[in-house]
Amino acid sequence: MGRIPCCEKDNVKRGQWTPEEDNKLASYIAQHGTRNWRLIPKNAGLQRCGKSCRLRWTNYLRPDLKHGEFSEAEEQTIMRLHAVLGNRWSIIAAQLPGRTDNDVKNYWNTKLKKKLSGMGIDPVTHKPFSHLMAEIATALPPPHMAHLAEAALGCFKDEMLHLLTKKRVDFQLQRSNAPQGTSTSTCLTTKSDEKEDTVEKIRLGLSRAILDPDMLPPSKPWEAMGAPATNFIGGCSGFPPSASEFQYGHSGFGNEGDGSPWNTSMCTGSTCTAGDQQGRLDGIIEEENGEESKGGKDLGSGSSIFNSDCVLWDLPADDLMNPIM
DNA sequence: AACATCAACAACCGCCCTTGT
DNA sequence: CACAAGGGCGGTTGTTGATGT
Repeated sequence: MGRIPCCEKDNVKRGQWTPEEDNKLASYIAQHGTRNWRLIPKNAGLQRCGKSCRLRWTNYLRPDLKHGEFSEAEEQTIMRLHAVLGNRWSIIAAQLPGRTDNDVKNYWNTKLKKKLSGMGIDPVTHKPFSHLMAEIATALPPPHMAHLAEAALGCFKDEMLHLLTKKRVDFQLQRSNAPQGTSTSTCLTTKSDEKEDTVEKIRLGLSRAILDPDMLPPSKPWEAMGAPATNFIGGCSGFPPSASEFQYGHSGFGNEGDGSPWNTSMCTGSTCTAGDQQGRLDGIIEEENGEESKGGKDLGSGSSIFNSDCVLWDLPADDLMNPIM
């Protein structure tokens, strides 16, 4: 037995709300409250689904909502909490007075994700791309590694493509450096060709990273790191750092004692306080960081792929690190 | 000027959890 | 305890205005 729909789909209006509808809904709710969403459209004289009314109210009409730009502080909070919580938008939004989960989600998808990618950070794991690649490169023996790398590449290909195409980098594929058997298509004529070629170059860079032992960390510092959410939230000296705070210096990522945001000291869950408004967040964050703290080895020393001496994908590391926006 | 592409955001969909009976 | 209904949530899609070619 299936659930009955929340409303008759045939008789309800969909799409953008008109000011008249907004007025009807707002004034009805002002008088009667939000007790039964199924009855509200009927009683308010709206040809809308109750659920649609609820969303309109909670995401737009509620008087306590903010509608303007997100502030720097709000942005920081979102990034910091997302590193710990992932896509739990409602919990993140609860820490931002006047913002809805939909607001936060949209802001994340349209701005923050790209911003992080532009900084060379995977927005899903909040790890630098270099770490992900280094992990891939050393995780398995070569035959398997190549396949895994291919698969993993797909996960952040879009972000990298965005980054690379925005930069309009003139990729000069260096045949001499290309591993044998790697495609070396060169002429970029159409946009789709260009995109394909960019993918190819990312693939090539990845292969290079795998094949060149000098590019790889001496050991597997991430071994024993459990959950994928190995992030650098823990340090709490204010993660994530603002663009200006990011110090992707010439020593490369996370050399011990440097200012990199993902060195050991910042990955310890024990001292983590995600801001002042903790409440229920404390438990969640502790939960999320617990495993990390146990295996909190230094990621930092693990990545030489992106340091300035290394030119991956024919791009200087500094270029990749500079935020686009 | 016309068209294509991108970015932002509102709205919808379907799943799942909670609550009331 | 079982079930129906309400509501919350995250993912996805559609629309629209801005920008680029």
